[in-house]
Amino acid sequence: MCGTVADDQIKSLEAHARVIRFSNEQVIYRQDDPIRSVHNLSHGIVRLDKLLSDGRRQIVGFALPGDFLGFADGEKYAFNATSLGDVAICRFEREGFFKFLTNHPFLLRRLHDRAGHELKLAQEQMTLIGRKNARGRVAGFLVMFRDRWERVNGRSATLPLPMTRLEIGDYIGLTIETVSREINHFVREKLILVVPGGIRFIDADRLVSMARQ
Amino acid sequence: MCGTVADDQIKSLEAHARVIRFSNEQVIYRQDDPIRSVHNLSHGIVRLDKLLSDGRRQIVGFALPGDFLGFADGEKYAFNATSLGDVAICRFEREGFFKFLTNHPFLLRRLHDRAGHELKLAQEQMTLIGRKNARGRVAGFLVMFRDRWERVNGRSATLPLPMTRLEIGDYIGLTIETVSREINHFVREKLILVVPGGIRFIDADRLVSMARQ
DNA sequence: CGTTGTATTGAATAGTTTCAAGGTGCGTGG
DNA sequence: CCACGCACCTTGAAACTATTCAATACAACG
Repeated sequence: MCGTVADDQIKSLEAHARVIRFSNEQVIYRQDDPIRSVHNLSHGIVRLDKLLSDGRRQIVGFALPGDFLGFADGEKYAFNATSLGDVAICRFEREGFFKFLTNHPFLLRRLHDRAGHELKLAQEQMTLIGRKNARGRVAGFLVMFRDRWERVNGRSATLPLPMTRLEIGDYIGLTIETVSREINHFVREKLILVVPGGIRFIDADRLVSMARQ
Repeated sequence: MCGTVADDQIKSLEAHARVIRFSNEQVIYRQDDPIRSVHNLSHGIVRLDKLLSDGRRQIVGFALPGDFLGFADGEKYAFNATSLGDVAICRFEREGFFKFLTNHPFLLRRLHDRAGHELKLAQEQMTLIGRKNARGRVAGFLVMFRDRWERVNGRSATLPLPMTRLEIGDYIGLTIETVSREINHFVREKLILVVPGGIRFIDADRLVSMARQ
């Protein structure tokens, strides 16, 4: 989208699209907003979260470039989308997008695959949160995020972690303190190294096996 | 699907479809099986679960009539599907189904909405497991399952719970004992009544407010 | 009427959260 | 350029919650 699709016909879709940029911690849309557009993330990371009435928060995902934001079954968004650092998204007017899709089955298949991918991630997250202890959750998070990151940005020595410990905790169902303790446990065990803005994997295999716990 | 869609054109799709019946605890497909068909549940309940290497299990969903089974992003199923009691599913040959879809955009939109619905359920499940205590999880499960059940079968005095306590626990990330304790706590508090094969709601409102915990 | 699978209940244990205090890094303004 | 404030992170100890282990009860079915 917005540059990633080569097909000539797609050019006409791009006419419907607008690139929008966000800086750190800006709201892209809110839970319960009416859905008027389809968003595709072209650059940066977006936090997707739900707020509970008492202030607790569940982060349901971190979107990476290429991801569509806000598949939903109704007329309202089910969660908030907020930029984590600089972000560029490609926004399509909703009905125009779907009208276009009906004439471009290839794209529709692609969107469907994307939905399937989202669903798979959500189910793996359920398994992470539902059946693993704190150590396994943190290890699982790091391994999962590295896989997704490298699929988009290629392999690199250090894995950026643009989210805070609090956000990691709100994603995997732990407190900030527990996340911190487990990360530093891995550091003491020489599985990872904490560097500014991210981590470096020393013994990824052993971390993967921790992630089974 | 298989009777639920009136459209004449759909008749030709039905030609690709086969109704298959299962009795209790039969495998419909397994995790990692190649995806050769698309399934739509027409009768009964299907358990969707992932098994971890050490024997633990995460149930990622209970499918009800009308649900498609096994949206996936790859060529393999991401989880097992097993019948809970008598089940009838409508099975389409995969490529034929997608070829048909390209010529029937209405159906494609419907499938997309369905995927969005699945995703929404998965995200609510994350919030349930990630940010709620045992009481809130069990209450949330009961309320959620009642909502879904009544959307399919209409309101009834007693809500059937065709799954065991163990399955409830494996769905909401608790042990069987904790599930039992919380259910019986609700019984003692006169919020619900346990009846053979299900429960009856006495004070649904208060249960909903427990579900916030 | 006994067997089998499922559910309940109690007591001890383990793991995570909570509360509290201190540390680190970074940008801003004096 | 240093000091200060602020946000984020780390660490320790106490409190709490869910799990584990163990025993018993119940229901369905031959």
